[in-house]
Amino acid sequence: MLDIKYLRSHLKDVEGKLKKRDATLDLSLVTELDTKRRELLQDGEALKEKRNTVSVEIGNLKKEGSDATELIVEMQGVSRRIKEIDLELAECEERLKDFLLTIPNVQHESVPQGADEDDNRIERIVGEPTELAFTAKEHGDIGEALGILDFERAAKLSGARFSLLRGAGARLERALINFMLDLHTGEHGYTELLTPYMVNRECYFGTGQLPKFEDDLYKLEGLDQYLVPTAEVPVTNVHSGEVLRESELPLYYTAHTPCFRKEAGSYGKDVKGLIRQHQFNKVELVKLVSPEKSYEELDLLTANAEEVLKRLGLPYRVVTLCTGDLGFSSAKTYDIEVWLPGQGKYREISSCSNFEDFQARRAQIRFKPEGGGKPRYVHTLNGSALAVGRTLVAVLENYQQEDGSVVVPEALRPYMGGLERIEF
RNA sequence: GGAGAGGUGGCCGAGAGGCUGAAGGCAACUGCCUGCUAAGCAGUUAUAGGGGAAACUCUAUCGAGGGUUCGAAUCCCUCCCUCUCCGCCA
Repeated sequence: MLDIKYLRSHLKDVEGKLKKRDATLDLSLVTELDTKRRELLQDGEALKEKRNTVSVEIGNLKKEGSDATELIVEMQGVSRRIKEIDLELAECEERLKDFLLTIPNVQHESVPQGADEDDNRIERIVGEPTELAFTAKEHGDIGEALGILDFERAAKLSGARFSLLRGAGARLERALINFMLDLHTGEHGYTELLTPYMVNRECYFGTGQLPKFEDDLYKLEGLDQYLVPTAEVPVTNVHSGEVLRESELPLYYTAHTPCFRKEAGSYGKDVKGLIRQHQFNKVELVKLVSPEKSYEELDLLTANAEEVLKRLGLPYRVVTLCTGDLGFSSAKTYDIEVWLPGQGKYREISSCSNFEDFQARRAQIRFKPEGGGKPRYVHTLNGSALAVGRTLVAVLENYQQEDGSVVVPEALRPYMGGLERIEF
C-alpha cells in the first residue's frame, strides 16, 4: 500500500510512474475520498470536543445537585450527529482504503519499461547452456522412464497438475530441500522457520495477495484461512503489527513450505510435467531490513539464491523484470532462470524482490530508529532459493545421460546416502 | 468437543460509569546531587489521525467490533486469542 500522505503531494508523479505498469490506472478517486475524509474528520472531531467538555460540566452540575437536563438534551442531539458523521466517515475511509489496497507498488527507477517478459533486461549469464551429445529429453520422460515420477497415478489421486514422486525421486526432492536449508542457515546467516501452512486472511492483505488475487488462492471451506501459496506470506507476517528495535535489523529468515496455487488463468500453459503444479515445494528467503540498505540486501539475497545453482552446477541467467512483468507488490524483481536442455530454454526458478515499505505498511512492520524518533516502516524482501520442483527438473534435464540414467550432482550426494547415479 | 479463568502502557499491576491516557512498581532516559559501577531528589518516557509556519492544540486508542448513556477501561451483545481441567487424538 502506498503512503496516503506521500500520495497527496505527489499524486501526478505517482500516477505517471504507475501508468507504465498499468495504463488504465486512474488515481483521481484518491483525492476525492481523501478530501471528503478530512472534512468529515474535522466536523466530527469538533463535535466530540464539545461533547467531552460539556459532559464534564454535566458531571459537575450533578455533583452539586443542580439540574443538567437542558445540557443533556442538547448533547443527545450532538451525540446523534456524531454518530451520523462517524458512520459516513467510516464508509469513506473504507472506500479509500479499499482503493489504496488495489494500487500496485511504484517501481524503482532502475526498472526497465516494457510490456511483458520479452522486455525484461538480462543482467548476467552464468555458465554455458549444457551441451549434450545426444537429443535431450524432457524431465517428465526421464523421470517416468526411471520410475521416479508418476503423473498418471497422481492424477488418479488428485487430478491434473499434481505429481507423485517415488524412490530416488522422492529422496531427491527431500535432498534438495535439506541442501538449500543447510546452505542458507549454515553459510548465509538465515534463521530457519517452520510455519503454519494455513494462515488467516489478514496475512494475505499484509503481503498483497488480497484483495486483488483471491482467485489464485485455496480458501478453506467455512474457515478464515487459506493454504499458503508461498512461505513469503507467513514469514513476512511473523512481525506484523510489531515495532522492532533497529539493532534487531536486518532479520534474515528462511523456510521450506509446500506452496498451493490454483494457477487460475494459466490453462494450457506448462500442462506437462513438474513446471506448473497446484502443490510444490519451495525454500524461501525473507528479509526485514532498514530502508537505506534494501537494494544492497536485494543483491545479496539474489546472490544467495544463485549460490544454490552454482553449487549444483546448473547454468542460469538473471533478468530484471520490466514494468509490465513486475508483480503487484514489488518495486524491483530479479528473476533467476535456469537452463533446461529438454525445453531448450531458460525457465524461471527464482524470483527475488524488494517490496520497499509496501508490505510493511500493509502489515504494520516498523522499527524504532536508534537515535530516537518516530517508528519507521522496515523494507521487506523475499526470494525463492529455490523452487524445489523446478530445481529437480533442472537436475534431471542437465544431468541426464544417454542411457537414461541421471547423475546426482556432487553437492547432493551426502543427502542421497552417497548415491551417485539414478538408474532404472 | 465440554467446563471454567483471563486479555489494561516496554514489562508487572490497580481501577468496577464522570476529575483515568490511565494509580503504584519496575525498566530506560535527562537534570541535580554525592570524590569512584551504589543511593537520593526532580523530571521525562505510547501509537495513530486532524488543524497550525511554529509554539501548540484537538480526536481516537485499556484484545477486536457493535450497543446502552449527556459521558464507558468500567454495563450489555458478538467475535478473537491465551491459560486451567475433562474428553478425544498423531
